Amino acid sequence: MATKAVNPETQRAKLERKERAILEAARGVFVEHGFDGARMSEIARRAQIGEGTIYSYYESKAELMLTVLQQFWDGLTLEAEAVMASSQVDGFFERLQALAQYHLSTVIENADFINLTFALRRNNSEVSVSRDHLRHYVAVFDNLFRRGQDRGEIRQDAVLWQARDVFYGTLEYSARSIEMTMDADRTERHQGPVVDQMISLFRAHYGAGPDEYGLASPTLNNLSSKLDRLSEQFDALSKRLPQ
Amino acid sequence: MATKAVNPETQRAKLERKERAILEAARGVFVEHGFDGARMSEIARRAQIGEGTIYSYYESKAELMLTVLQQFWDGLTLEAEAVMASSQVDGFFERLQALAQYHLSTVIENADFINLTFALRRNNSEVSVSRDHLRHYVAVFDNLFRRGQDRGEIRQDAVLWQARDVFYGTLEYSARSIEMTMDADRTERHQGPVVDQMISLFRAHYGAGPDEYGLASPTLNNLSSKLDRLSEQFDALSKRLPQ
DNA sequence: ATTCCTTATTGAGCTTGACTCGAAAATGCC
DNA sequence: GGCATTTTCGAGTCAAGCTCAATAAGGAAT
Repeated sequence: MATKAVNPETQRAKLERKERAILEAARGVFVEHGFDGARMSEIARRAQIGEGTIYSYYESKAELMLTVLQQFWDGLTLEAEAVMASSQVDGFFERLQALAQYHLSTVIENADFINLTFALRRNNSEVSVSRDHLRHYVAVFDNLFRRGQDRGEIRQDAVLWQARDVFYGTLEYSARSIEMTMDADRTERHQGPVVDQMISLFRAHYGAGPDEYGLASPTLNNLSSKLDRLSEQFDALSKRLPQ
Repeated sequence: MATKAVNPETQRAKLERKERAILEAARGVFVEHGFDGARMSEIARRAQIGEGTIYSYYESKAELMLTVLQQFWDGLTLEAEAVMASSQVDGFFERLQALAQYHLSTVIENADFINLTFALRRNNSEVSVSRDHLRHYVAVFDNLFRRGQDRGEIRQDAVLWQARDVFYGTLEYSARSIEMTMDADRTERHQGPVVDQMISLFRAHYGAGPDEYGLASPTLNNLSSKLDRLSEQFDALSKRLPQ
């Protein structure tokens, strides 16, 4: 009876452990060799199971890759949320900078997975990372942006999805350019300037930015950033005061 | 002797015609089925040649795809240059809008090829679209931007590659979002607004305008709200100070 | 403990598709 | 026409994803 009560647990645990072993092996092999370069036999060998066993857990190589990708995006989301949670400062632009920094380095680091996420659906139209996983990831930005709007740090009439496109689009393209070192001019491209210009662009356009007629106002931007800094100083000061 | 003089011509022409037939067939099959889904046998059938013959023109399936991709990017470049040449107006922002419009619709139309361009290098590390082809394409933007700077239509201190990243990055990301219709909110996303906001963003951030005199109300409202918040912070702080 | 049933695992083989290669056809040259 | 070179071909090879019949393991009932 004791075994009867315990076994279902251990049995499930055993299956889960095996599934984790497969996923871990798959992740490694996919990272090392890419999708096409990855051999199911090697994944099986690393997971220390028979090759056929994989197919009782996953329909196909593509579905296995899909699961790895979804796990990957979920991990990214958690990390991004952690970055937001652990952010020392509270200002919108400082947090945005932290997010941009994290996203850019992540995208550069994991360019394979990023590309595969969008390339897979071409190869296998049935298999693609669910919209929900991607949406969950960009929700980190969305929440930050909405909060900035609520606090009046950015324009009320700013359109969320437009800002999102600029943010993630620019960072991804920059990442690709950096990784390609594709610049014709000799300009060295590092992560720092990319993030800096992203923030400055957001300050200009969504913060104390332009009017609807497209008149840029560096003067006002300067004023705005000075105010931001002042505000941070106040925050810092108030934290040091005794209750 | 007449044949001797003519044959080299017709012979080369014959080979070139065959090569074009292969490429045309390949393009069609790749577009219809993607890279992995494409069958060399079908390409051979459509080009009306033996399957082995393809391999006397191209090393491998990947190299064939690569050639198709390079042809594709060259075509894009020519079309983009044509759009610039035929543009009725001469202003920087009008031309930029035309380019953005063209690029966005092209990217949406040919999302497969765009993705494959960057996905291929993962699968086959030796084969990737040469940087030159991509650089040649983005040069259309680069030239436009530099010309705008020369004419004083945009800021002199604007950094070209930053602007390029924002332009192409945002448009590509928007294209993907549009094609995914991934927006959580019900917002319909069409091409028009995307291009419009792109232009407005460029006007604001890169436009060389008489900013000091064009104080827009949103800008002032934003500054005002920041001051309000600062004032609130000050009040809160002063209440906590020892009497 | 034995038996029986259900479920999990396995790897030899099937299938598919990219690619090779020896032969044959076409072309070039005299 | 006859020889040399080039081009074309498709049957055969090979590699890799996937299947499936056989086997093992796990658990319940007698």
